[in-house]
Amino acid sequence: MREFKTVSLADQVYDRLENDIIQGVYPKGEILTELKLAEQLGVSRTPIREALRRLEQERLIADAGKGSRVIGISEEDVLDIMNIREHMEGLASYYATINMTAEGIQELKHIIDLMDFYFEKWDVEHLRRADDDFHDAICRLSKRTVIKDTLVPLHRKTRRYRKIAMEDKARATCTLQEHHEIFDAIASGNAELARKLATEHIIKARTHMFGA
Amino acid sequence: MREFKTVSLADQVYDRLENDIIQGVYPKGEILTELKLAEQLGVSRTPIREALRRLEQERLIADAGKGSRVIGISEEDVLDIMNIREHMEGLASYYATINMTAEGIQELKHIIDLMDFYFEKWDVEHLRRADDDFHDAICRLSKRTVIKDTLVPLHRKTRRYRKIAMEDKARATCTLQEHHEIFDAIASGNAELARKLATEHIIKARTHMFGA
DNA sequence: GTGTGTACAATTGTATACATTGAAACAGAA
DNA sequence: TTCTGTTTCAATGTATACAATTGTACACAC
Repeated sequence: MREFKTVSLADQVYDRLENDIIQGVYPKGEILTELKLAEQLGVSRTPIREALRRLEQERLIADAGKGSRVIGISEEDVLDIMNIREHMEGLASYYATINMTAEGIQELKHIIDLMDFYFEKWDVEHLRRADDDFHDAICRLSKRTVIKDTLVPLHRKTRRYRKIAMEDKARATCTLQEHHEIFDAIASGNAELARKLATEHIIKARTHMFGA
Repeated sequence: MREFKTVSLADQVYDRLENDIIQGVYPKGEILTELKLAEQLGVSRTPIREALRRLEQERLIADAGKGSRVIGISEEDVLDIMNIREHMEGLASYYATINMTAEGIQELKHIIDLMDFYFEKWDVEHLRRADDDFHDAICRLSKRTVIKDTLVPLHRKTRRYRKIAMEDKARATCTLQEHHEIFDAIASGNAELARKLATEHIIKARTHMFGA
């Protein structure tokens, strides 16, 4: 029998608001009030407040005295995130290689195969999700919690922009190629090569987005 | 007349718990329950819950089904944080130089003078705080919100370990010297040099903590 | 002794009531 | 008009009541 895990309303509200802010549903500067959100989402203020406090903690909104001001993600933020990722994805890949297991290799291989599949079908939304999965999996398999907990939120925050980048078929082709190379380095245990390739992968992605 | 800013109980609870967890007051693995905390701190569960959700968001605690499990900061975490800072402090110093103002230079100069003062008096606790202030100020003056919002929490999380490092007078001497050099590079507008010196500063600090 | 079911206690999740604050609207005097 | 003081209302901050869940201890049958 399947177990049904009930997700708390507070978590549902958080997920929904985080995604809406990242996707630009709420324009930057908009004021969100607890009461309006509670009415819109059909829950009481308590779960709304907890979601807002978490969003405040990751700086997607800011306290505005009366209500919460939407901050969102600017293009400058995306550039900074790519600069941060340039080094951190290398670190993650390095540790992922060192701490890799057979199951981990299988998991990464499966994600790469999925990316090839969605590329064939040219399904950009699923490609973007698999790209998330690939990088998130490397973070997780690095077994370094600080690295994972710093990088994964940055992946989420660039979701929208990375999808736009993925729509360029030439860049998507390179992305897949680079993922294959990173995977090979990790699977063969070459941690330094994995670090180098992951770093170069982010530099290329950043250059594609913003120029050299 | 002085204005009294009333800080919400939720914020006070958050500040206190965050500090206690970072300082190791609660041993890793300890279970915190809302009711006990509410009784200990003399407030209702509402502000406690909001503080716990924020601590969960920055991975200082984790949901344990019944109660919240303290995660805290391990030595491995500190190493990872120093590796992350190695590149990010360089980025912050680079942008701080580019976006520097006369007031910003004065502020940094004042912090450096304070550090010299506390070094003379050999007041390690204030030295550590001024070290925080110096690096936090550079993050803020970089005008790059993602960089600031990523780095500042990492400074807080390594508070305890950086104080221990600062107790070594030889290392403290080097720290002050390196801060002076970083300041000079920033004040003279040499962004690339500031980046390089900041990176080297963190590498030296990491080497002092963990060896080469 | 082992297993099972039930009652109870502890804990979190959610809603709501009440207090407090702060800003905008407004009225009246200079 | 413009300034000032007051009123009012909307929003948040906090406490508390209640529901739902989960784990534990105990009683009882076998």
